[in-house]
Amino acid sequence: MTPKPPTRKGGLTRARIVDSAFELFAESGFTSVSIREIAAHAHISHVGLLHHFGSKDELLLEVLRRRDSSDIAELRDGAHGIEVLEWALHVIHDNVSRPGIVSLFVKVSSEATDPDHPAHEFFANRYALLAESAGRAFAELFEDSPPPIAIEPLEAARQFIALADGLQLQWMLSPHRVTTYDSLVVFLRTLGITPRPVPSFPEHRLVAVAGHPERTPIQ
Amino acid sequence: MTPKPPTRKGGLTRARIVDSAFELFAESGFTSVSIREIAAHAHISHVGLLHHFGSKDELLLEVLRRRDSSDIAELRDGAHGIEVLEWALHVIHDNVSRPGIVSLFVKVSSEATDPDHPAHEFFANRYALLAESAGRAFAELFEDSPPPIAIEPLEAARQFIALADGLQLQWMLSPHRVTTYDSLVVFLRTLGITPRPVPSFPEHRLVAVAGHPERTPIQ
DNA sequence: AATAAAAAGTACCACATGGTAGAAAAATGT
DNA sequence: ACATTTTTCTACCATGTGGTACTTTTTATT
Repeated sequence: MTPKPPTRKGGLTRARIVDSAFELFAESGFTSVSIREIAAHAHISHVGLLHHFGSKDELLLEVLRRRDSSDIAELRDGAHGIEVLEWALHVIHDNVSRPGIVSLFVKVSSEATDPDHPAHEFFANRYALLAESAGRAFAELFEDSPPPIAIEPLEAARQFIALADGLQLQWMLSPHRVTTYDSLVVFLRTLGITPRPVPSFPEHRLVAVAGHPERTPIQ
Repeated sequence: MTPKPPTRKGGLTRARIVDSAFELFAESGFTSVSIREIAAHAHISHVGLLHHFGSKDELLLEVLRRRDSSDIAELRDGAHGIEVLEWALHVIHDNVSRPGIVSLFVKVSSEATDPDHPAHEFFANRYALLAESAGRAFAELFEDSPPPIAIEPLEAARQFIALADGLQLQWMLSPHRVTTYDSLVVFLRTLGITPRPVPSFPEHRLVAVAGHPERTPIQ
């Protein structure tokens, strides 16, 4: 099925292609980027690209899997209670210095709304997994200390995720006005949860963001 | 500048075009729909379309203005306090029977993240206006009865909007699992606000949704 | 060095894209 | 009835699209 098992040295080219695809998908979404652009960016011809990935769709899925799995893997390794939320906050906090990832997921997830979109199932599954994990986390936390106003754990989980998505959209539209991370912390406090603050790594600030010279990564 | 002032009878064709464009943009976003498709849907040639709207970009802006203004106009007419939030809930409640509108705004707003996108300013302004209005509403409400956990009105406003966006995205990905309206009511209760429930119009249920036969508008 | 496999390229294909030029048709005002 | 303006069309253009067929170059294995 997969045209290339990652043997030999070609795997290096594969990685270069995936990186390029990620960058361009993040800039302009899936539909409006051509495999030729991606190929050029990876210093290869567009059919050289198609040799490694049979189609544009396959390439997208590969990009999503690669970029998501490193983050989401920790979820499967049985994180509990507040750890899950703190992990999420950490990821979101770091996203400030990776607008590409935010852009990729914002743009492609909305395209993937269409049931025929190649990434539709990917995102449906992703949200299901996230909601489930966060839901269990809230359930645990609410047992120890119930929220000021009653709310179902799964409901809280969906709100938490929706909030993150919506804030990131607003942040991309006007980066200087929105602070996703801070907002999420406030939201959790409203539910009686006080997560440990994510340590601020200075190198996450003042990072020049490729392709977005006017976007300041400092929140 | 605008190639046609809405004089004479051609305004009828214009309307037909805008409707078609709306429908198709809602289905597949802006970038991946061609003016030829829109023109065909409006029973006109694609250059006939271009006679009324000088370019694809102009058409998009017209669609957005037309679809948003009817809803948002009430905002400008000085709505106060909880009225604003109840108006928002009403719109969102009705959106269940209009997946096209939700889809249009979800898809195009994420595309418009790109500063060069023809609708970038439109959405930036829209969110600014919404946040301001909702912010004033929360400010009023919090004066009468402060929220259980302290939160700035503008912060609450941004969260409210972000939540609505994020939930609608989730709803489009798996319609049967998410109930945007209910979630928002829960969120408001968390802030100590209890809006009057939106009356359920039976005709909003069981409406066949064009192009989404598997999507049930019943929440 | 020979060989098999993998990687990359050239040349193409059929089709879609937004937009322009210029003419024909229809509606409108007098 | 006539002249003018508005609407609509056909034909075309340069460019871009994802993908295929086939060939050449590179790489790794013996």
